[in-house]
Amino acid sequence: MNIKEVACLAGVSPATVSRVLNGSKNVRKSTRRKVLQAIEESGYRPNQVARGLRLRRFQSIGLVVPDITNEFFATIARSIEDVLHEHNYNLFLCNTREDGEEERRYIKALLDKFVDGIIFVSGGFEENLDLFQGDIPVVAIDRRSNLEGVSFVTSANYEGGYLAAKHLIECGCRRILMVRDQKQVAPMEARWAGYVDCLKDYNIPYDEGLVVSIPVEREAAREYLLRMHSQLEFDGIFAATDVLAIACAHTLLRLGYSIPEDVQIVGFDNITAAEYYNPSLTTIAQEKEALGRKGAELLLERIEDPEKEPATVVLPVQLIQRASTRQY
Amino acid sequence: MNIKEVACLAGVSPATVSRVLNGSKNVRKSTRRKVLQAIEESGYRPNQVARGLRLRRFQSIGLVVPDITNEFFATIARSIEDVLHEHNYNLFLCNTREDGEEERRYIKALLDKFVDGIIFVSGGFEENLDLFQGDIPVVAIDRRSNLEGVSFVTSANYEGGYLAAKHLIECGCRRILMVRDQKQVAPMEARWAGYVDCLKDYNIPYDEGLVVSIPVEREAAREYLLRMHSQLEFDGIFAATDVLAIACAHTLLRLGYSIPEDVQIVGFDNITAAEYYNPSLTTIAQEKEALGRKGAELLLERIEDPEKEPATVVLPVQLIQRASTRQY
DNA sequence: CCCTTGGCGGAAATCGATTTCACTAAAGCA
DNA sequence: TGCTTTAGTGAAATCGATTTCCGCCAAGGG
Repeated sequence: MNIKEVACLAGVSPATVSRVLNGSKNVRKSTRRKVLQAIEESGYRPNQVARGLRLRRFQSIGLVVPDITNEFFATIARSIEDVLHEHNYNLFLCNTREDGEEERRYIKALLDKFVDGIIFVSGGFEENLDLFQGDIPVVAIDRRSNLEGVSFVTSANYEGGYLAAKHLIECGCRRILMVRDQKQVAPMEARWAGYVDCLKDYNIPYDEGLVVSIPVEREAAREYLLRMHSQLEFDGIFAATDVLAIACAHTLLRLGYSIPEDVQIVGFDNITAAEYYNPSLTTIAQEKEALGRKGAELLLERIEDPEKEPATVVLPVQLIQRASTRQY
Repeated sequence: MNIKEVACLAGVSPATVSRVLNGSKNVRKSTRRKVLQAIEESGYRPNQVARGLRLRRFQSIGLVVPDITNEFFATIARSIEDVLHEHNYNLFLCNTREDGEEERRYIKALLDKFVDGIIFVSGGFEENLDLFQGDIPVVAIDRRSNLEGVSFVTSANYEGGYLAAKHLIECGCRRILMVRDQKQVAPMEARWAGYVDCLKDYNIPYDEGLVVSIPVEREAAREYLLRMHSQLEFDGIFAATDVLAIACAHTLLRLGYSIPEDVQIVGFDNITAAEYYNPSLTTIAQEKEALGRKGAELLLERIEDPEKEPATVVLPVQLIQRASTRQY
């Protein structure tokens, strides 16, 4: 069933049907009624591909994430999808597996399909920036990009790092191991910087040997601690993500450490596993839902009004105190 | 840059460019070279929307899941996406939040956008079946549908339920609480049936009071156990998903139970949290990656060859023994 | 040498919706 | 009444790629 058949059924031209469909006011009431009835009767639904071709927008956006099975990214994806769905947009999911080449392929495919905008929650961004000639609005979430014309939503990572270190110090820690992502992406650097500055403020010497840079993978954390725990002297761990924190806790428990008696741990993100882990994990909570939601809103605003300036939004973080640190 | 401009550049007609693009053999080698060079120089990429309109397929499929933040669904989504990406398809993500109405809206939107196929990992399916007039291939993963013409991939849920109960019994349990989803979806019924039959085979009386049907939510499990644990007499729990298992374990530990000394627990799915939980969780592992991968492959096969009969695939499950049950 | 065959490639129709342009009829104004 | 607006509508162009149909030309057969 296409627009021409509906037009026939209603005894008008396709142009008029289109006008009714798109709410043009230059249609007589009686005509509109006829057309609406024809649509109703025929169950006609406009072909979005044809519409997309003509209008050069396809009511859909692309989401690029490194790993959808990571709860942090999945939560962002879900909240983005919520907003889009409310506005009748659809979402292309692109899971790059942190691979820059794949990311490139994905971006091209998205542009070929005329997405109306793209949301990045991903690294490897800089190298692929040439693909955008400012054609479409882009929003980066979590990881900053220094691109002109890209909106940006992130959490207060520096404050989070500071808060984590401060809490551990106030709980009595003096030698705090920081387990961080080896990638020098902005959020990671900021968390680390917050940690460093906090130590400084509390007159605790900064020991470079206590900063561990590894891939954000359970295995990497486990392997590292198994190898190094006896040579390191530490009474607290600030892990830059909850995934790392739980892997650390898991490994230490197996090694016979007690948490929080021997080692106190603070994570970052507040994934659900943090609450359900045993002992439950003290962590810095990001507003994950808000990250996605805000990102989607910024994108849609710029799609509807291309004149709109790109914005930067920084969302607050919050210390969630649980059983992996001592009450104080 | 469109096909006409490329044609100009190469000094041929758009038809010829199209022929080169689509590998038609009726093109002279020299002409082909000219065209390829023009494409190269101009950086031309075909507009997939226009192509989609003409060919009535859009090189993209829709994925309908209840909740992408659930690791089980996320893993399936990722493996589907992997396969699609290899075949140059894109994926529309539809997160229904288990809402049948939303599911309906999503299906319509997908059909309007001319997806080439749909993969369901979702309930609320039956009521929405009228939307498919056999237009496009559909694959259901995990939850069975009795639709004609729908391929189907699932795990051996009955065997899994049996295996879980058997393991608990062999570890000494005699009163096994089964915590299951209140929804009567097929995988859930099968796990329950396996549990029942196993009890029967071991001559353990089936006590209906030991089967708890609740929503698959952490809070529901917690709330139930807090309220009922003192009135129930049980030495083992078979939770129909790891999420429920962990919520149960968490609650029992808080209540002062020891695991596995007082209560042994077996979950289902083998999500990563199962391994990292403390105590680590014995569980029935599903081949999550394979579920998605196989589903995607079945779908693509039927897209490329619509004559192909829909297939049913049942993947094996496996007991993963960890610390929440006693070694035997 | 003429005719057939088939390779090659262009013109034009097509997919389905939107939109411009032009035209009619009715309404407003003098 | 006569002239100008303006509301309402349809015909046709358009978006960009594919494909059918057709014609041209060269090679091969009689």
